[in-house]
Amino acid sequence: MSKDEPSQPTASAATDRTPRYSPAEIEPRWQALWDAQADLYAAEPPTSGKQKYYVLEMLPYPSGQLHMGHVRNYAIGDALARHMWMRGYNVLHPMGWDAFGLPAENAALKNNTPPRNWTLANIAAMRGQMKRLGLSYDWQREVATCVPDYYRWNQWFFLKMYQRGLAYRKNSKVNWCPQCATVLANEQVVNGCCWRHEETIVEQRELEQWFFRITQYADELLRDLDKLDGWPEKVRTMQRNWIGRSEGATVDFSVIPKDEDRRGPRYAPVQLNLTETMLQPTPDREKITVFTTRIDTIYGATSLLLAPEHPLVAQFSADSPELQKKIRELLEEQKTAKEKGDLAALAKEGVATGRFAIHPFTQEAVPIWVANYVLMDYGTGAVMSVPAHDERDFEFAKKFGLELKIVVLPRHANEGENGNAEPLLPYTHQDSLLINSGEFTGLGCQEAQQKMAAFAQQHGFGKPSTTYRLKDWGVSRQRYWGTPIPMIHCDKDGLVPVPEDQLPVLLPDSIAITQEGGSPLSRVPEFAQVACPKCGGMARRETDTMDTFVDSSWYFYRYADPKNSRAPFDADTVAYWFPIDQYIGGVEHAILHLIYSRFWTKMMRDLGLVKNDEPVEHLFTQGMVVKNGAKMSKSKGNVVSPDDMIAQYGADATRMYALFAAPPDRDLDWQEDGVAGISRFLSRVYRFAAQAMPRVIAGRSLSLPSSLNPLERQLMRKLHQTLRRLTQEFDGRWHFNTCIAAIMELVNDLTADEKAIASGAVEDSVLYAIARNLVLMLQAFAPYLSAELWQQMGEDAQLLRAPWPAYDEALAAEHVLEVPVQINGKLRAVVTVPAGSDGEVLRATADQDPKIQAALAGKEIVKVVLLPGKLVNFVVR
RNA sequence: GCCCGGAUGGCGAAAUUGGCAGACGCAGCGGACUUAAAAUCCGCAGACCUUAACCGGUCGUGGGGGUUCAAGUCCCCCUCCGGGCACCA
Repeated sequence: MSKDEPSQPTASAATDRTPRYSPAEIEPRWQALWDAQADLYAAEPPTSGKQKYYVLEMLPYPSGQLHMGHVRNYAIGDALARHMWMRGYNVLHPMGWDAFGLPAENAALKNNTPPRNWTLANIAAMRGQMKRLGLSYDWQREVATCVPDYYRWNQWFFLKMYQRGLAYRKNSKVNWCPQCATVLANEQVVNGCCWRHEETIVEQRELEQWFFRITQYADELLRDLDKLDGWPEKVRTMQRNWIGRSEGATVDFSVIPKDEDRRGPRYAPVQLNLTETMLQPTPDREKITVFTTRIDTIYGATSLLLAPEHPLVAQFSADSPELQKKIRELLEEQKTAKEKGDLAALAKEGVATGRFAIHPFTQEAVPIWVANYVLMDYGTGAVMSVPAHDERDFEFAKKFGLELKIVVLPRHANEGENGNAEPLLPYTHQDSLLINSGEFTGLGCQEAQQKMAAFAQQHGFGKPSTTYRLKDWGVSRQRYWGTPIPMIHCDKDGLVPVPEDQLPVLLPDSIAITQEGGSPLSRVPEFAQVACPKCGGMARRETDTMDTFVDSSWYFYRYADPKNSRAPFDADTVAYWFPIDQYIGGVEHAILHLIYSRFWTKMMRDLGLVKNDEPVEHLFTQGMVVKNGAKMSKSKGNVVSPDDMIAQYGADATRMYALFAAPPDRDLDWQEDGVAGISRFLSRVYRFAAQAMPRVIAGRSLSLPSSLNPLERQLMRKLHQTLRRLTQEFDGRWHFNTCIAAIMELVNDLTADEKAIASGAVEDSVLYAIARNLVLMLQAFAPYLSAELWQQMGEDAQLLRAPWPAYDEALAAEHVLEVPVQINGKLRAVVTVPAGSDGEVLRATADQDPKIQAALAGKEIVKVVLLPGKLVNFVVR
């Protein structure tokens, strides 16, 4: 790193007359003072009667090191918290640690340290970094998810959910990361690879797993997105896609038993002589249920397609090794494509089973195929193929020469009245009319969908149905460093929940972390062997631990009442603080963390614990911090360490740069020269303040003069314009970069007139007003320097709770305006008029301008656009 | 393929309601201070044309079209970059 960087005060600086800005001296001094005041940033109790404001930044994983993304995240939250304090709110601004999880075990393997020690040491280190940054957290509310005081409530919630059937166990195919040697949730699989190991392909394994029934809330999670108008539309859309609700219908097709099979030409549907009994699906007749969103196209269904894993496939292929082989190939193709994440690119393949099913609307026989593009884990694992009206089916049918039946026509088919004009296939639009569809012919698609689903329901072979992409939340992890699932397996009594009064189920401390697969806890007999709470007999403890997303789904409730030993939190206290007014974090949590948190809140509401339907009122997703256009990463070697920045330029400059370099919602390119620039700015502020300080102090006890001289007026105007800018930005779009630029402009104005100010051209009282407000504005961005100057000014009230000054619109207003004068929309002159001048004055002033007179000479004025205070535009010929 | 962002000087950006494009900062250049350098302070600074210089002019917000007295901003089409989703039936 740069050893001989500027801005560190040197010994020679001491000889200068004006003191130098030295964050290395100021910041630790204030840090020590703040640290000694435990309740400096403490929220007041709900009884304070004040309006509450809950500002929250996403809790970090205690990796041991803050990165710049954290610094940015916390600088945003801290600026907001400090501002809201000054606005008089009762602010809750807590911080904690997402302290369970795999890295602790990996570190244990590598360094031979217990995960607990490693984690706690990391927390201590990062807490120190946060304190050095001067962040205004209420540390008395600090929560670490790995302590029994916290995770016991995970277990408590688990039991409540188990009682209500929201936590259940099922045998399921799971995503298995061979690197992690554990199960991943669907959400943790990215392009077929582990979200932590981007190179590691996730395998499918069959395991008994615990699940949370989040799908029970799928509809509400979707519906309530509409209420979250304080959330970015982008996040809401991502969640909508993730939930993936589709409305449609299920339809049952009866499989024609092998012995009744009467084939027509191989791929053409054949009209069968069907008896009444054959039409009715009966228990002894196999059914294939398909899910479709386009039941209106069902008359165009010319085959059924099964997923390779569909249960009936094995039966259909039982006596044909050749068929079995082909189906295995299809399955293999699908699996590989899935693992690679490019399912969409997979070439369509399939094979006819040789069996047929009865189309419930036409009573025709349709062939049953197995296709590699039909997925077992969506819908019913079987689809009806409508080649004329579905892209994929069209491609498939073309490839295998399957029949194609047009049953939907564009509403305005160009030629031929009775629908002779053939649409371009596949025709998938829904603003269309049905043909060749029996009694439904002539209906519009939408109407047909209703009627045909109802028809299917009346006749007992189908019903309207809704399917979701969202799956239940698999929470089992075969890892050590997590919340033990509080269940016991007894040979006699089956699954037995750990009685509530025996919580927490403590994670054993002494455990050898090895690379062996399977759950580490199962190798700790003291833990795994337990008496059955029901029969007292020998039983086995559940050795899976919970996904860490459980921890982060409700931690923000615990902040409201962090020491409660009788309940996860007090309901009334939570009712006061919730919902969170502002949540700030990276967009990478738009789906996982935020959808689980929403689910958890709804679940707790149904348990009667909270009253709010949603945890977060306003969500803000900040942009990434990049360096040279690339995401910071060790492999790219472009990581900038916050510690280095603080050592080099101070915490104030570091965090202020993080807010200055770009608006918070955009990506930010970290440029160290920029931090140096902020540091220079802070030096200028400090130097100006030091020079002005005696007069600022003198001005404290004086009242403002009844009339201001021109310089005073000019400076006060700038001050109030700056106050206005900050007030509006904090209320609205949070473009702190322009706030800081505005403060810089104010300071530039002050230093430009420094000599005049020093020689008394500005009254002490005015100077005091400006200096005081400057410090108030700076506080949200540079708390250390602000505290220092505040103290030097002799203020004894607490800076954090000093009231935010209301800007004075009259003082902020310019009394002389510069108005552009255009000719045919091109700038030709700028004229100066008194504020409030009407159009006539403006016109007259413009007419008198020599440049304008010259430009207008000999031209015919067609029109004059006169906007008082804004613009003159002569339209000429 | 679908959805959502974004594109403005050498660089990060600003322009909040359609009204002076480039505030503020970085880097750069010139000057002051200094024996010198650093630091600091003052000044210049979109591109091009014209001029000895001033003055002046033209172009300019990814590209093309449109609306308007007036477009970075509104409308239509396109390109590129980033992110999300993706045989979801």
